[in-house]
Amino acid sequence: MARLLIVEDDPDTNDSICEYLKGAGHQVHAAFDGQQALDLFESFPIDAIVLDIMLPKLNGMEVLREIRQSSDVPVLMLTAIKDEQTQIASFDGLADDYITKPCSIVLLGKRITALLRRAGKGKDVRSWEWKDLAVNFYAYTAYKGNEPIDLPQKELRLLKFLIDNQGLVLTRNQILDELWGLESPESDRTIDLYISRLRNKLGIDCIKTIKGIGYKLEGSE
Amino acid sequence: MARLLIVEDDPDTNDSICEYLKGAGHQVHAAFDGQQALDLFESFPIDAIVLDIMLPKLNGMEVLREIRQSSDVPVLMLTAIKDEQTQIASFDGLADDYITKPCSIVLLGKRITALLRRAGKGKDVRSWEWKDLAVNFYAYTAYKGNEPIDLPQKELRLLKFLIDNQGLVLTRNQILDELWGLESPESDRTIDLYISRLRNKLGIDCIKTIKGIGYKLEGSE
DNA sequence: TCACACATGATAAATTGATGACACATTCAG
DNA sequence: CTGAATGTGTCATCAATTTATCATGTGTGA
Repeated sequence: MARLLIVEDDPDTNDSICEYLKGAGHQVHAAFDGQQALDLFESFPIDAIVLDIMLPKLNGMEVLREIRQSSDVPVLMLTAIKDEQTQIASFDGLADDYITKPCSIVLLGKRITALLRRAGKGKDVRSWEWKDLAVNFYAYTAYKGNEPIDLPQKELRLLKFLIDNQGLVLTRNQILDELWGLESPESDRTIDLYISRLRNKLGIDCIKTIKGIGYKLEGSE
Repeated sequence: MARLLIVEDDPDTNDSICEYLKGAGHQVHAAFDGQQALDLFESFPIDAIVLDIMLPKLNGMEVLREIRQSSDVPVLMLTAIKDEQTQIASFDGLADDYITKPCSIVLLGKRITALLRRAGKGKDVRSWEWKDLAVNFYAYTAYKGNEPIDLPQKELRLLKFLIDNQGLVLTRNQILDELWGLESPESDRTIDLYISRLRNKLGIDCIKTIKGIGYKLEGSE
């Protein structure tokens, strides 16, 4: 699931794109001119933009330029203009992809997915699996094989933090900040304790100690 | 600058792509069949791949699948196949982009740049590389080629320091200052020891002794 | 050519300090 | 009150680091 902004002046085209992407599980905002696109972008959190070039009020290139003043959000240009200079100008304006109409709506979806994946929007993992372990952050449940594991809040949050940063080393301080914020416990032992509890409950040794630094979750990359 | 792998069986096409990308400041490896692509990918650190589909030995889809077993490197499919199913299959196989030939070489460059920019986000800034050695301070890992090397903190920092100053001689005092600061150990032997451990673990003899002065990492001179 | 001094390499042993394990204290909800 | 979740303190263990010791190599002057 991602929050998408579709900018396209033709109502029919806009509508069918939106419907398809909603069906694919995304949350979709529709804009029909450049100014509206900027307004919507200001008002809602947006993960990626599909942007036509020929638009009323502000054209797509201007919208792109405006957005890039303040944001690195992924932008996919979708336009009837096949001219190479326009494509080059789009990429120079830091667009992420460029598709010419007419275009298969399925492929558009695939390209959006690829872009989101690369942009790291898939980073906020809602579920995670590794070997016979599975964690679901919607239901806040964890499974080892088919056995549910009982993980109290802190342990689950620690696990999620590790998963969100899998492969990267987290220092004790980072973990303290994330789980406790200001009201950190005194003792360094506390973190070791939670790590140790997680290791016991998970069974597999997927949490690695970096002595003198912190811990990291083995990447499943 | 990025390290690119171009996989394309037609020598002329391959060559002209490589030349153009070299001209754009990249470091380029060329592969002419699928197996060679995998071999090169194993042997060198690669930042992005341009991958044809119709290839001798292993076709592009198989190469993609193989690479995605172990790596999230950006992959741009470049092929004469216009068929939608193939495009969909590519994106489902976690390709990042798909271009059909013939294609403007300038646009190819632009798309590679866009992809690298997007993939570089959140990438490890604190990463040092020299030949087939790489040190990553986010993950606290070191790699020789694609093999991870287990390096404790001090050894990792020493390696980083050497890579940072490749080709320059570092005196024992400089190394002491960098790694220990004020709380330097008494014994001069300590440094020799770490150097010796690094040499063992790295395998290749890339650390040169300058008698009476210190050590240096062989430059590319 | 042959000692000799000196710098470095290699190895083992000692030391230090971080971590893992566990028992227990505290808090909080029902 | 009871039980679960969370936090603290202690101590044994183990790995990283350091020291100590001896072997090896290299250049110098007799």
